[in-house]
Amino acid sequence: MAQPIPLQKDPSQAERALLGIRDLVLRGEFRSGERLPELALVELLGMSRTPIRAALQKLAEEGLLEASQPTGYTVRGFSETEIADAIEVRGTLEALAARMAAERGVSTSFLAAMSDCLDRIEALLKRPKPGRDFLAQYCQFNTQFHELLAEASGSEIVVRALARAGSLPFAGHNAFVSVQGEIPASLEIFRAAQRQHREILEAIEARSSARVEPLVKEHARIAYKNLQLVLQNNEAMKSLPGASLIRRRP
Amino acid sequence: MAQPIPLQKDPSQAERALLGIRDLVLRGEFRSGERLPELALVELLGMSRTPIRAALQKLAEEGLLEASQPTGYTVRGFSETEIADAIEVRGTLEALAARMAAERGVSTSFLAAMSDCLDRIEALLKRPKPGRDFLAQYCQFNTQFHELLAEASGSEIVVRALARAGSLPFAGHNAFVSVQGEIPASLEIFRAAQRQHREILEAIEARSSARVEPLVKEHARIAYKNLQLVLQNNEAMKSLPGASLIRRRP
DNA sequence: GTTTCCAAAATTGTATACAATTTGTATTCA
DNA sequence: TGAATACAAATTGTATACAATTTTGGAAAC
Repeated sequence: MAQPIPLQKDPSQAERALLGIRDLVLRGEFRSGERLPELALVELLGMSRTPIRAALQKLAEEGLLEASQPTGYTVRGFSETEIADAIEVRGTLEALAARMAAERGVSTSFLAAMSDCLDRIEALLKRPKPGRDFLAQYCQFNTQFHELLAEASGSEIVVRALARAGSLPFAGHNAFVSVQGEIPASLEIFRAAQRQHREILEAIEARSSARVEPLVKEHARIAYKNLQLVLQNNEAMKSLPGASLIRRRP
Repeated sequence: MAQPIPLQKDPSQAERALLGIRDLVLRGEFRSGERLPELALVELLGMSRTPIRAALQKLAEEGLLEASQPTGYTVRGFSETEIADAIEVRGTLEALAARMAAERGVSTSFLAAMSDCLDRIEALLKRPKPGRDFLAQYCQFNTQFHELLAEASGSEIVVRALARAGSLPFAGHNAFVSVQGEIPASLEIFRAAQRQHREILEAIEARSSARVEPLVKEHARIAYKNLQLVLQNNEAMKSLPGASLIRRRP
């Protein structure tokens, strides 16, 4: 009998390197523009250079690092404009995915799965006292909905393009959710996002490609609004992973 | 004094591996779905495993290869639909770039550079007898125009996203240009594309973001038409690099 | 005080040995 | 015959040694 659950084996050194370096950078252990010497990472992570080199290459593809001339990698910094652009790219591709879903049609069972996901978010938002793990659960279901939306396109190519666009720091769906606890208006933002989720799903069910596209683009703009809220809130900035990578306006 | 020309040094083993493996795959030395054992590539390319592994990782990011479970890489195959989707993704991002260029505005000198590039394409198309290097030169200037268009967005993020979308096999601007020599209607296709180039540039100059977006999307569709022409033309298929990766309809 | 040059140190590029894992194959037992 | 198992081969993961390159620091020259 095969194991249906993809139970994860112990992670390889390469995976540990990927997570470890990303964590170091997002924690601000290296400033933006600073080099990441391989030997320093060998010391910090306790493994050989080989998996570290692989991870550096991946993180550069991801956009978190930058290949620096003539050799080596540096931490990349992001201006507010660049983050906005990254959100725009992600939103554009997500709108494409939604349009394709509406045009090509999505199976009833798949639509039901998407609806289930939204039901869970609603249940979460109806709870009178949001618990400590509220944000974590919201992120989980929000991610799931957006992954389903990408899959709904029926195109592996689009799924890949979206995954890459969303892997840039601050460009993903949950980019600024982690610090919403610090921000007063956050609950209302979640509710607005959830209303949009429902409208997007309805438009796909109705095969209304013309309607779903602007809906998704507008939904992506929430991330941009959150960016601005966070930038104005010092408490939020303190607890934002990767805050040190953001170059404030001169 | 700095060297203005980025004269290329002798390529590293890693670069040779990248080009070499891509060439092997595009030449059809490995069938789609087939594994690429590292040691086989060591034999074929005459270098150690280290640069080969780096190249494999890059080619997988690029989309030409696929990480296969539980380990290793295989050659990826592409259905006609997937190629069409890849073109759609590229066109969507190119339209975004053009819209941003129109909205944010582009310097006069930059617009002049784009116009110069189009002048050269026109000169090429006016020649009574297209020479042997006609296609090569067309590709060069066509690539230049599309790179300038991406840059015109003013966004490094968008440039990167576009570069990645265009790196997928058959998704780039020049995807099927190399075999246009085999196709009768090709000269008229080039002329139509050039007319669109001009209209796109005019729309950007006029800051007409609403107009430039559909223009660019329509322009990308030329690649899709070329795909269909090539698929119907056996001679063209024979000389198309990577033809072996295309899964014909069942 | 500034510049130029060279040696030392640091860093990355490459090859290769070894370990761990997966795959293939034969052999044994029911 | 068929399934299970054990062993061998192939393949990838990781560490590390060595080579090539780049950076650094400082002494000497101007």
